[in-house]
Amino acid sequence: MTGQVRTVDGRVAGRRGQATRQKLLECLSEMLSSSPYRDVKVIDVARMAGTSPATFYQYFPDVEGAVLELAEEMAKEGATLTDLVAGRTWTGKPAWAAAEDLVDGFLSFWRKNDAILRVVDLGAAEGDKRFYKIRMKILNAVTNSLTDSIKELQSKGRVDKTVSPAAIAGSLVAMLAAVAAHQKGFQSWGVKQAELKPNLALLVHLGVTGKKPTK
Amino acid sequence: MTGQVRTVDGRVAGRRGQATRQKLLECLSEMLSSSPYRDVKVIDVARMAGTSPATFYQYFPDVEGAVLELAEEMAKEGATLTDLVAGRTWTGKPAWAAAEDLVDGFLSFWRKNDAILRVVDLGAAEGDKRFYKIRMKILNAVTNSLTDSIKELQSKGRVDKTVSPAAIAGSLVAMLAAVAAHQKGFQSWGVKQAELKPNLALLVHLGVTGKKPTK
DNA sequence: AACCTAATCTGACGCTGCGTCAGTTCCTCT
DNA sequence: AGAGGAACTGACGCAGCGTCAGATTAGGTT
Repeated sequence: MTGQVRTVDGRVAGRRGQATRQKLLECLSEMLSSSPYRDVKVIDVARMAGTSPATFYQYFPDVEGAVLELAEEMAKEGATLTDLVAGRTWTGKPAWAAAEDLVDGFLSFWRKNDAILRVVDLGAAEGDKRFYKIRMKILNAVTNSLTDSIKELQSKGRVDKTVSPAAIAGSLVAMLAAVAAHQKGFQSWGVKQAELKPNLALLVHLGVTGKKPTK
Repeated sequence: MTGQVRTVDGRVAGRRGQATRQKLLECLSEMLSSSPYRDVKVIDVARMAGTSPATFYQYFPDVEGAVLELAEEMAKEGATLTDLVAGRTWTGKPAWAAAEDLVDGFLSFWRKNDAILRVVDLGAAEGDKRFYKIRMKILNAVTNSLTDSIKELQSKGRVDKTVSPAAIAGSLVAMLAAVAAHQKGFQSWGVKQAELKPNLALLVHLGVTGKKPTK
């Protein structure tokens, strides 16, 4: 399915090649964590990986291309976010637990991948379809599942007919992503990590069910 | 208050200087709208402004410095966002109107300034205090006002004691900012601009008051 | 009008990073 | 061991960076 890893000039990469490629990606990731995206240079990544710039270009067209690769990797791993919402019950006490777990999983996923995610966010906001698609891939699992849950509640008459499940779900997920991206910001605002979570869960619960949670 | 505009080497800029400086900022803004932040070069901005790179460096230390200037300008204008929330009533029908107006104002402000805002967002997420401060400046007016409203409802017993007004307000504002930044994204998701607004308003209302709106 | 001075602009330079290519080194298989 | 493909890199021409010394301009003065 994945198709073999190929060099820029189309050759199939072998064991050694894969290794350097991977090392380059790791170094890029580290670089992204420590310096502004605008300042990440091919030459720095290559130096950090103990190789030459020319080698970098053997595996990636440019920094952006490598970032996309990194993002793709992350998106695959991000598929596990589905577990946070799949098959959850959105009524009564289980709903509160579902909201809490969703928030928790989301925030920690974001914290773990914040460097790449903010680049993906930027790319998507700038209208780059490739980044946009990746962002979708990550958020879609959660959004779709939430959308379905809301639709179901709606069909049972527990949620107002006028709301658009997709809009609500999308907005809630966007909220989670935004708060996650600026977690540090909240802290210096006087909001502690610990009190952030339950309040986010509350908002999620309110959004999905339209009601206050029973804890 | 503002202190005169100064060149990089500390001289006070006169009429002509101000004009070119302004023109450079305009061209930068246009550039930011049309190409990825990473690809915006001093030389391009200078060319577009019909001047030389050296002139650019007379007024700004680098691209980032100029972007900060642009952002500062925008933040000043963004102070008008306060009007969207100041002195609003968050009970009954007026609450729904307040939520609607807030969403509406927020989205259009963001749409108007999307290019600079996404760079500010990036800078803030990367931990750059200067960008972070500007982001704060814009969001604070709204957040603080919302926080106060929630506190007030809380003191009247209309909102649960356990919620943290600051956390809720901050999250809601983050949501608005995030949705605004990815407005186009929502459309290709199958959510129309027109149905996005009332649903966002609903979420804001739910978050602030804890109750469904009476329209 | 001719002149002066401070403000403003720019050509030119050395430097760093980009992206490519031809040639070298390394590995693997026979 | 040696053939051949995989992997790496030195070197190059080009583009953008940031600086400086010197040219140009505006606008006031005599």
